[in-house]
Amino acid sequence: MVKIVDISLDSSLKDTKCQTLADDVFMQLRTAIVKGDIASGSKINEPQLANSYGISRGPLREAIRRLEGCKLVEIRPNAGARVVSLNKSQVLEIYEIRESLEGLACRLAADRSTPESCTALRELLARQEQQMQSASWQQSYQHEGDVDFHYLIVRLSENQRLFELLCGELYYLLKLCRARTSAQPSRHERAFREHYQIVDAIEGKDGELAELLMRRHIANARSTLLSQHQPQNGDISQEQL
Amino acid sequence: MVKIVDISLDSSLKDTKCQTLADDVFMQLRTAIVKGDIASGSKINEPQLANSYGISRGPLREAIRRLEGCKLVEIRPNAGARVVSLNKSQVLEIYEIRESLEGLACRLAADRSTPESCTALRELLARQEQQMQSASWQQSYQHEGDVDFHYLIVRLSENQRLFELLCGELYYLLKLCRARTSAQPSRHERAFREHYQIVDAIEGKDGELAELLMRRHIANARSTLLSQHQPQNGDISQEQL
DNA sequence: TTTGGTAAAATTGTTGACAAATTAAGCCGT
DNA sequence: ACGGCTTAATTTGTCAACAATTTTACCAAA
Repeated sequence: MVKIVDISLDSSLKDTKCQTLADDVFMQLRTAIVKGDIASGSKINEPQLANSYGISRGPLREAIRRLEGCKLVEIRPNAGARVVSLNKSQVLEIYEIRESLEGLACRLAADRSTPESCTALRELLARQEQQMQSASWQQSYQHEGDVDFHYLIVRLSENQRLFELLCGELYYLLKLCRARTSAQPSRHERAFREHYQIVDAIEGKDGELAELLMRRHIANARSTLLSQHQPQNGDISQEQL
Repeated sequence: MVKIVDISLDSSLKDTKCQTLADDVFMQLRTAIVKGDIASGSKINEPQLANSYGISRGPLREAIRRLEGCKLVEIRPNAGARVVSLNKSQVLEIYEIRESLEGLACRLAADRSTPESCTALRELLARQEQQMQSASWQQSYQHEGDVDFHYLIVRLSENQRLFELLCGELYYLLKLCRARTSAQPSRHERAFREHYQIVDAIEGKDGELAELLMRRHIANARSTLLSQHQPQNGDISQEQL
């Protein structure tokens, strides 16, 4: 697999120092949640988890409070924390927000585009195309490529708070959803074409068009996700109410 | 002062149960921060604060972690937490996000408007006008009215996550800014006219127009805020870096 | 069998004490 | 007097034990 230098933007999020146990276990738990290793709606048992990670309950509770800040768990007083379980309408709400914010990010990225940033985008597209042409491309890779594309756009917006909001909070929620629902392979080629159009608009410094295309791109993704019914999660979210 | 029934939407945020010390002190600290009782950029001393609130450091640390989730404090490992201090460009970033999200909220509110919601909006406008006509209207009241208007719009969008994002996170950051910078009185009449136009668009179920007007309304507020230089905060934020 | 209450177990909330790291103070040499 | 080092004090991070609440298990009565 081709590894382009620092287009993978995870570094800016992953290098949160593991100096403190609370932050360390926070990241481990976040990974476990978005990967689906901890089921949606499942209760978080403090003594059990603390024992599992070999730490005390103090740092663990702080980690859980940080997860609550990312909206990945819900805490009820004297009843503990549960991993969030999103039903279809809640995912729709997130997509509405995402459509608006990534449209903004895309417009800003277009307004502030430079030859260097466009080169980085083109390289990412090339990498994406290469993945699609390879016979044994797995869905996870495609998803990673898609995520990287959106990460890069948001970073090129040069709005730090927007970056934190999308890449530090909303994207983890979407990862959580994606880990539960199966991807629709037919959408990949279409998504690639849309990415290509978006980069063209950014390179042309056409902010309005870039925003429009990104919004439509996300609206398309939402429609695809909406058309397929997710059997397992909708019910679980009802149970916990 | 006239008190209309439950147009004040704070209840949905304030009634977070004070059953646990951590949540209680979290809300107290949040109020103290946004009101300016704790200075921007100032360090948070755990033993001192814990003693001040008469609690132990455990719950206090959890409260601080929740404040970090709201982006009201910044925590650095082994160095403690500091109240955020936003310079002008950071406030601008927030306004960009706000313009996008409240535009979305306004469009949704228009699409889903009912006679009842429009009545509530009209009552709020009447209250606002009454405040403006009264001779001794103070800036704080006007700000409260303005905040209530935006709260109501966001709630009428019926997007729960959007509500939490704006009213549970971003608005507190803006309150923090407003507490530091002096309001510009000349803008109030203009803001009221803009509110009126927005309600008209919502009542007419014209989502596109409502979104446009709200975006312009916030862009105007941003321009006003941008034109006045804030003397004290810009430097403080430099110090802490 | 079901229902209700009671007691036991488990879990969450809270506390104070200890360890590690950072910051401040003091000292010495130049 | 100034800079750098050592040491002391403060502060943060972590832990284990205690208190309070909730959940579960159990038994008796209808």
